[in-house]
Amino acid sequence: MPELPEVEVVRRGLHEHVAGRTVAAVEVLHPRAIRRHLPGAADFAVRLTGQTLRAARRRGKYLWVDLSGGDAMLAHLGMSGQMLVQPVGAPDEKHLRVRVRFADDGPELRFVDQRTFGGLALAEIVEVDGTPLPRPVAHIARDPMDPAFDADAAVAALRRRRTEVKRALLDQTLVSGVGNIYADEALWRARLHGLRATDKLGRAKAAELLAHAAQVMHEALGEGGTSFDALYVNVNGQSGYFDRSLAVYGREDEPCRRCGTPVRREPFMNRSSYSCPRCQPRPRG
DNA sequence: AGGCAGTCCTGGTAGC
DNA sequence: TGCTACCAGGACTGCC
Repeated sequence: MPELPEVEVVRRGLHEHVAGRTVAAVEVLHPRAIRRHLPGAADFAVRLTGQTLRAARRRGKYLWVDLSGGDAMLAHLGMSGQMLVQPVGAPDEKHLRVRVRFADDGPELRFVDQRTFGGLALAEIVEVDGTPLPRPVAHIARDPMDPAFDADAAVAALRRRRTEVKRALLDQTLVSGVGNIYADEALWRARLHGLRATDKLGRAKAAELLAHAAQVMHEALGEGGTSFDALYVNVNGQSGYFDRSLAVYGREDEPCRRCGTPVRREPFMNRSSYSCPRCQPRPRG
């Protein structure tokens, strides 16, 4: 499941392989993949054609490519989305949703997505807090890797919430980029149970938690950034090149790496949370 | 207005 | 073997 580090790997790959190239043709093979582009698939294709792609950018789990015309091509990978750069004529992937061909007849850009939670759209750029953002991203908070990320402000925002700490970590309007995997990893490092109340969390503990979230994502990026083929811009939840370093996520009944207690799995928001019963005691009540 | 349940989607797997 | 049920989960929608 692509979270911030995986999306950053894709951003770097896009920047390297498509920046500076001009779009010659766009083919939308599945309408759901451009459902966030309200004017529809035909409009998406027409407006993207002829544009030159500029810098690839990211905030949290959203990424986009600036267009010569001033707008941006926005992408969210959802759960299973991939951006592939493939030679023209390479066989279509089973879940190929959008194909972008370039005027230089070089490798084409493909958006492939099995579960179609992700998608592409064209969006207007607006300025938020001094930073240009595609309009659909305007409400997304800065992520911990943003040079302008304000840790003190994020801690304050987190503690203002009246909810459970894991819910808050996953709230992209507080801090962006953290998904279920890195939330569980950060909570384990901070020795906090995800059901702890945010408004009863001390300032120092909240700051520690956010620092752990930033650190675990940074480490994952260090692993993922070196493991993808230069000609194959790819992030794939199933490939799991970050799995080796996970302490709790997906490790039910396996020993906690700190104390050896079997890791537990608990239902959480129609999915799962993983934690150590000893290091992360469940709050009372 | 903030919090939160419900919804979208498909491949893999467990269970019968 | 072949069916059904369930699980993965990010982010938006709409309700309270």
